[in-house]
Amino acid sequence: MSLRHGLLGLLAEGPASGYDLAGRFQEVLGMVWPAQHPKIYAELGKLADDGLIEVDSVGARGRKAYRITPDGLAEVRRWLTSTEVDHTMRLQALLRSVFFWLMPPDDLRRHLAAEETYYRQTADFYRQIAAAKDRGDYGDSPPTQAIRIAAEAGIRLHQALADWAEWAQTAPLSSDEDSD
Amino acid sequence: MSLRHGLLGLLAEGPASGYDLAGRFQEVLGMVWPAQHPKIYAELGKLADDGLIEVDSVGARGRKAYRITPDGLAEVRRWLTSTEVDHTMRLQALLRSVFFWLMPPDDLRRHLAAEETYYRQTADFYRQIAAAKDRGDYGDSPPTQAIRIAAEAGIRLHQALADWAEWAQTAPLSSDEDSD
DNA sequence: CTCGAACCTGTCCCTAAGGACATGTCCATG
DNA sequence: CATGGACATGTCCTTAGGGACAGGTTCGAG
Repeated sequence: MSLRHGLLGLLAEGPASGYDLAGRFQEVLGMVWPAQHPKIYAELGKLADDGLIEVDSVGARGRKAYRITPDGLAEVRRWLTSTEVDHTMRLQALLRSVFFWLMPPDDLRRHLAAEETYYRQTADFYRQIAAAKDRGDYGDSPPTQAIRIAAEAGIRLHQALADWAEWAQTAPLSSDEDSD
Repeated sequence: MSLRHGLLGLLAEGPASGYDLAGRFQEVLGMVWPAQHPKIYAELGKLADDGLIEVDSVGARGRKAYRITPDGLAEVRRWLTSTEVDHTMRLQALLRSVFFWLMPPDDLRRHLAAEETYYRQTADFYRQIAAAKDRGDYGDSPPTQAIRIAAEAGIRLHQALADWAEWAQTAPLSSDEDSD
């Protein structure tokens, strides 16, 4: 139930509406934990039922901001420190790589080159976030420092994948193109 | 629908039963694409309905082996070469890192040290697979070569995460422990 | 004043994933 | 011969995720 705790974690920074949280998931967490608004609104309702968050204010345009409760803060801390990390890595790119031998060599080279470009660009995107944080563009509050650490992971992960895609282009792989 | 294509890809290597495929997903694909047997049996049924696979043989203990059809082989190749790669990276460890500022510093250090150990061990696990393939323990058929490439990604990804966890232990991060 | 864009909240439905439960076979060991 | 473990297939049910649909508000530009 990571979405639940992701929501609690974001609300620990301060009150926010479902709309705000959907935006934050899009920009900050979009690449590591996608979440669409239908799921977010539903989960906010459940969190409120469980007393982990409560309505902070109702503003213009029906805007309903939630605030984390002491129970909610305790719950997100319990999750962070007392639960096992789920190390599942569901990467479609890696699943595909197991079947590279089914691709015509030219298609595979093109594919790997495109992947390399994508990963380098994404690594650069995270580098820009990291540079902005290091310049102090967003202050240096604890949440900002944590995002800097997350961005570092984004950089290293995508850099590793870019280097892998480059390496794979040189790796020997006889195709099985003729066998159908 | 990656499970569907993962199944087709594995069946492209030769006939296999649902039980075999569950084992392959466990050992080969378990870390990049977990799949339990209930999902596998259900999906095999649908693939057979769609004519992408067919029953190859029925053996002892009710064993039912499937064989990929020409349509199925064409479909997995179409998936590999003509569909967009889904680059979604749903990593709980990264989601958690955004909330590191909520953890007491001592807990965080312990957590990062444990994570580092886990990632180093997992990287070593992939290194052993890669070394075995390089020694030729499994021959050098195209599918084996592809798994070697996938293992390389496993090594690089987990090594990057281990280095990140090590780096994060030295990164400055003031906690927000007192604020509840 | 009107109209479109951004703001804001939700429901509905389908598929994917995963844990629990159920069933039966074959074989080796004691 | 009995019994446990690996082999083998499946159902059921709940939750998670994601696309489509639906509706209402505020504000700024023309």
